[in-house]
Amino acid sequence: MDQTVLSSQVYPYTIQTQSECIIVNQMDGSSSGDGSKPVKRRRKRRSKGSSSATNEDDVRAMERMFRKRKLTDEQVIMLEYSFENEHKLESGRKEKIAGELGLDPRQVAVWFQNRRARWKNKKLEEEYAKLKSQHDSDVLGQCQLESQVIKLTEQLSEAQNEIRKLSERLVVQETSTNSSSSSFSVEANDAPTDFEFSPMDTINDNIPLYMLDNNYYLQNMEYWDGLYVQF
DNA sequence: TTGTGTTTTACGACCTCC
DNA sequence: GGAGGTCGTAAAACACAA
Repeated sequence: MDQTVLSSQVYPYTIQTQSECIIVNQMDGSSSGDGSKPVKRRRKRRSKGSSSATNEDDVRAMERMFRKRKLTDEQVIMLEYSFENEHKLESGRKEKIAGELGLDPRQVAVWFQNRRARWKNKKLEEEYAKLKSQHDSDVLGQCQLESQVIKLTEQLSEAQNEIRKLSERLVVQETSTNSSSSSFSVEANDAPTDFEFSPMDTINDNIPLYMLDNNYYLQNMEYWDGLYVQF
């Protein structure tokens, strides 16, 4: 499409100087189709730093803004096609694309800048989604492991209770059958400390009693947590 | 129709590289 | 120092719900 045609036919256009932006709805300032006065809006642009605008700068800015318009679908399609091939433009390539599309090289450069920014944002969003998915998966795995730990802890507790009951039953049996004939006595929660038995002594003549590291052991049993526990 | 949110075009400021 | 990049933002254009 011809640049002149575009510039003169696409409305509204804007004229922008260093310090302000004037938006004109009709190029010649005449009234719009509904009979209302041409709308002119002035908006102050934010000023950054200590830039001092010259008249030349203003003129160039006005010239650029004079051409401000939305690109046509065909132009956007061609620019997208170029962007697929290369995200950054060589100077010559920029001029070529601008010539082919009837655009200012500056417009092509700006379009590529903005397109790169959009592409970068999209990449970031994709990366975020990927990381979030991974994180959610990790959290789920952690929950499963924690519930497994709880289940195993309960099983361990039940097993310990079972062991305690069995050992208590055994101790009661031993004490009831041997209470009058032996000086050996065993009580739960009371570690034996002063036994006189020598190794290989027995309880009731059939349960061997061993001594190791100043601890007394029944066969396959160990004094543990105040009780004799069978292993 | 209008208010509101999103996208697009363009810019200024600043940074990096040659 | 200039060319060309990113970043943040303005403002028009657009989409859409109420």
